[in-house]
Amino acid sequence: MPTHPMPPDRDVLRRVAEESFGLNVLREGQLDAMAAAARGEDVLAVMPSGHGKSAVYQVPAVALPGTAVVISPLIALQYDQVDAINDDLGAGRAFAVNSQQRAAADRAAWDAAASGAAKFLFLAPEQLAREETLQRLAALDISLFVVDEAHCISSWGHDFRPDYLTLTPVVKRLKHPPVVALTATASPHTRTEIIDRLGMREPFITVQSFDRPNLHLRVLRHHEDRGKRQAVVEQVAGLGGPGLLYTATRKDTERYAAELAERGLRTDAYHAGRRAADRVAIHERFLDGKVDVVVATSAFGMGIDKPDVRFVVHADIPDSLDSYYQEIGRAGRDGAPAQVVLHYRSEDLGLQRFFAGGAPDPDELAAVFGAIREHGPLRPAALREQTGLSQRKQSRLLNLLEHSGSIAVNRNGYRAVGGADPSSAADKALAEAASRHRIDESRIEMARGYAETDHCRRDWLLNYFGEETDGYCGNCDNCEAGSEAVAEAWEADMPEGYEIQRPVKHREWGPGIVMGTQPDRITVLFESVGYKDIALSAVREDAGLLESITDR
DNA sequence: CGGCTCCGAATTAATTCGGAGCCGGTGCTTTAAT
Repeated sequence: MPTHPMPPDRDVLRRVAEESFGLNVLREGQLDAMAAAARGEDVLAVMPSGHGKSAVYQVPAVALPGTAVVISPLIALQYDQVDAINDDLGAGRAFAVNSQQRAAADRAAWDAAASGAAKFLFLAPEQLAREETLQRLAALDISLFVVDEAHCISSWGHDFRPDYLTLTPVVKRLKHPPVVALTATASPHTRTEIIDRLGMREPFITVQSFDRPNLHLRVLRHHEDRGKRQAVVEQVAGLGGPGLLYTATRKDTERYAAELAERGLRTDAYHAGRRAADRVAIHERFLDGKVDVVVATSAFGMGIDKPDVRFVVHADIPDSLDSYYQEIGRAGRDGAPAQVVLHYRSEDLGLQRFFAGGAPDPDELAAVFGAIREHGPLRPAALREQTGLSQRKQSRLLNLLEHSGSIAVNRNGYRAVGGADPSSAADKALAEAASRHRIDESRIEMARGYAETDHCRRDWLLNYFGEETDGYCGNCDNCEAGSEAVAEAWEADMPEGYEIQRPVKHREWGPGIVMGTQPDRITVLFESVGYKDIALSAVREDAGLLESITDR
C-alpha cells in the first residue's frame, strides 16, 4: 500500500473540493470516503446519481501526487468526464486512451501521464487486456485506481465484457494502488462481488440511502401480450412527457415509437443497433426537451442526467432489480413527483432466462486448462495462440477455471494449481458456471417477486438493496390498496431473529443473509444458491429449517 | 421461453388457425476493404 508521509486530511480535501471543483458543501459519506482514499485505503462508495459520486475520487486525486487511472465502461461517458474535469481544473489535466481516437491523441495522453501533468487517465477495461497498456501503466505514478460504474463487474463481467473480471491481476501488477469503486446501484450480493473481483483489502464502505420517495411505484399485470401492448401505448400517450419507455427488444422500441408517434407524441427509438450519430442526436434532443418519450432498450441510460423526467414505464420486466432500479432512477431527479410503472407478464421472464445464457463447452475448458498446464505461465495473448479461441470466450473460460481453483494468475500470467487433470478441471469449472447460473436465475426471481408481491413495492425494492423499511411507503399501488395498520400488524407478527441483514443458516442451502420479509415468507440470499423464498409457516413449524445466527 | 414470419389448410372466400424455423441485450477492440 503506498503510504504518503502526510496524507491530505479532511481540511485539505475540503479546500481542494472548493477551490478546484467549486464544491462548497460535502456530504459526510463523501468526505469520509475521500479521506480514506487519500490515506491509501480501498474505498467502495455506493451513492445515487447526483450525490457527488465523481467527487469521491476526483478530489483526493487532485490532492495526491501522481495520476488517477479511471476505468469507465463507455467511451462517451469518459469524454463527458474528461471535459468536465478540464473545465474545472484547466485544460490538459484529464485524458482518455482508446481505440476510437487517433494514435496521436493516445500518445499525448501517455506523455501527459508520464510527465505527471495528467491527473486523470480514462480507460475501458478492455484496454487492460493489452500488454502494452499494462507496461505503460506499470511505469506511472498511480495515485488511485478508480472503477466507475463498478456494478458492471457483476452485470457485464460474466459474459458480455469479461475483461471486467480480469481487473484483479491488473491491480496486483500495478502493486495495488488504492482502489476506489463507485456505483449507484448495488445489492449486497453485487457489493461483495465488486470487493472480491477487485481484490479490495478491508475497504472503507459508504452506502447512501436508495430510497427515492418521490417516485410512485406501480405494477400492472397482463395475461395477453396484445392487451399489454395496448395498455402500454394508452398509458404513455396519456402521460405525455418527458419520459422513458423501456422495452426488452430493439424491434419493440421501433414498434412502440411508431404507435406513440401516431398518437401525436414526439418519440424516438433508441437501441445499440442505431448509428452512433443518431444515438447522440436522440440523447441531445431528449435533454433539450425536443422529444417527449424515448423508447429504448437497456442501451439508453448511463450518463443521462435529465432532472425533469416525469415517468419511466417498462413494457417488459428487466433481468434484475439492479437493472430495474438503475432504469427507474432516471425519473424525478428534480425531486418532484414522478411515475414508475412496470407492465408485467410472467411470460416475459422467459426472454430474460434466454439472455442469462447457457453452459460453457467442457472440451474448450479442458483445452484451455491443458494448454496452461503444459506451457504455463501464460498471458492471455500467448494462450490464445495455443487455443485459437476468441478473446471474449477465452476470458470467460479462464475466469471460470480461476474461480473454481484450477488455475491462478500473477504478473507472469496463468498457471495450473492443485495438480488436476483437464477433465476434472473442466468439471469443476462447469460446476462454477452452474452456480453462477443459479444466481442469475435467483436475480430474475427477485424481479418476479417485486412484480408479484401484494405488499409494499418500495419495501421489496429497498430490502433487496439491504435497506430496512417499515413495510409501508404510502406511495405505491399496493400501499394505496391496503392500509398502514394492516402493514404494521404484519410486521409485528414476524418471528424474532429474521430481521433484514440477519445471518441465517438453512438446513439444505447453508449460510445466507435475510434480505426481505413478507407476511407469509422470508427471502434469503444464500451464498451457494442465490435468493430463495422460504414460507414462514415452514420456518415456524420446523425449528431447525432456518436457524437464526445470533452470535457476533 | 415466447413472439414473429411464413406457409398451407380450413372454411360463414378473406380471415383464422397451427406448425416449423428463427430470433432475441448491453460495448469494447481490431481488421480488412473501400
